Amino acid sequence: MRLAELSGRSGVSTATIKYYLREGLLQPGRRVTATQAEYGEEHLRRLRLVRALIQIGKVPVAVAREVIAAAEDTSLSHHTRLGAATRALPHDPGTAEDDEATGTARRSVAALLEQLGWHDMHDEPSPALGTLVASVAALVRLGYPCDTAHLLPYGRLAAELAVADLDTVEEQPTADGQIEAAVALTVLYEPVLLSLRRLAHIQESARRSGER
Amino acid sequence: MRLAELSGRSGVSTATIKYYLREGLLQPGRRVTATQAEYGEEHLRRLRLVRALIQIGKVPVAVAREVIAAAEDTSLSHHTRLGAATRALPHDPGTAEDDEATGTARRSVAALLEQLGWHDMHDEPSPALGTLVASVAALVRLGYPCDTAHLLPYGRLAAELAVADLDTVEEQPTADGQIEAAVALTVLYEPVLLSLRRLAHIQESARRSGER
DNA sequence: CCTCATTGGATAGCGTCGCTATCCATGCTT
DNA sequence: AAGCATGGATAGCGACGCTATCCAATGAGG
Repeated sequence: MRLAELSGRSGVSTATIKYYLREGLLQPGRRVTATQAEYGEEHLRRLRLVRALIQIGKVPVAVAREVIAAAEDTSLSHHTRLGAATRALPHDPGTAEDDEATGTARRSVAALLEQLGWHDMHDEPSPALGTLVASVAALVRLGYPCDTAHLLPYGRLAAELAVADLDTVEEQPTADGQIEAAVALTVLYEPVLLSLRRLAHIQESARRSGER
Repeated sequence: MRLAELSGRSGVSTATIKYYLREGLLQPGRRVTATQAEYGEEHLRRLRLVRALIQIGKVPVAVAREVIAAAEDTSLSHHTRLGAATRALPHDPGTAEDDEATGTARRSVAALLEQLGWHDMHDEPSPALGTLVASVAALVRLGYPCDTAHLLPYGRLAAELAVADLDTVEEQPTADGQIEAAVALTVLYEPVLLSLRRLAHIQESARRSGER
């Protein structure tokens, strides 16, 4: 398969594919002459994954590169590789303010993790923790209730989701497939979850409005 | 309060506040002379909300303007206003492909809504529905299981979240407060939810890895 | 009253990001 | 032999979220 065919079958323009190659999101094709390269099914698959991460998952190109690199690093154990791949994902910490609200947020989150029984967050801490604290701090700053009691249902539901997600990952037969699935499902189910929540808001709001 | 004080108390530079004023995200201050304006506590509050939406919620400036406008349109009923404000929120539909995967996705989503008993989505359809279909289509295209059975737990959890969210909104005493709370909580709990899900993944992955 | 820094308003520019368009020598195809 | 596609390199574009500069009017200090 040459560039043009790869483009046709993926729906991605050749110019963009070249860009992805330049950025290291895609392995170069097998060079068959000095000026031509051959691409295989695995290139097509990776290209589709990259596209989905970037377009649906809104993952920045630079981050996608790191994720892909981590997913391919076969020097790590399966579990480590899985963690490395997902830890590389977005979740920018935002501006690191450190005001009163941030302190409150940090305490609420710590208590939450305690109550959920999530202890082993402390070695190799995930950037997700920073995002969580920053978001809670923003809510606190606006005066909205965001204490452990309010967060707990969210935490419990997240735990339920994680079980379902990892079940899906383990459906994949190969180790490489599981890594890729972990990345893809982590990222691509996010818009699914958020959309469903918004639809549920509309639904529940309509229900309450009709009830009265 | 003058611009400089508004800036100091919010932590937002005067240049950025002027930008927000220009963009209509913030009401102009009460003009006290030809060249000076006075800002009040409500300006400070709105500024903080806008900042949180943009920085934490990653809401584009143009969208934030629409949301604010909808939230302020007192010509609508409470329920309609609430819907209008949240419907204006991001959730870009992405590129509107219409291939085989999109068809499959559409069917899965329709069946899901049916099983959840969410019927009244069809008048005034939310953009969230488009995002949902596009995301499911991307998963299908990659060959991941994303049928109604896999989506259902997500839908049920979203419904639970919606109940908790609307309970929190109804804690607000005033109608205006409820609208603002709906917008703020819809947007600002999104990073909370996603962070918790990622932490839960790590937790559950560690649990399963240790079990063996 | 005079000075002078500050205010708000307008305009233009910057830095990042994700592409996209153009150019070019090579060499496959017919 | 002719012509066009390929892949590699480089430069540019359009959107976005600010940021820097300029300016006349003015309020505050001496």
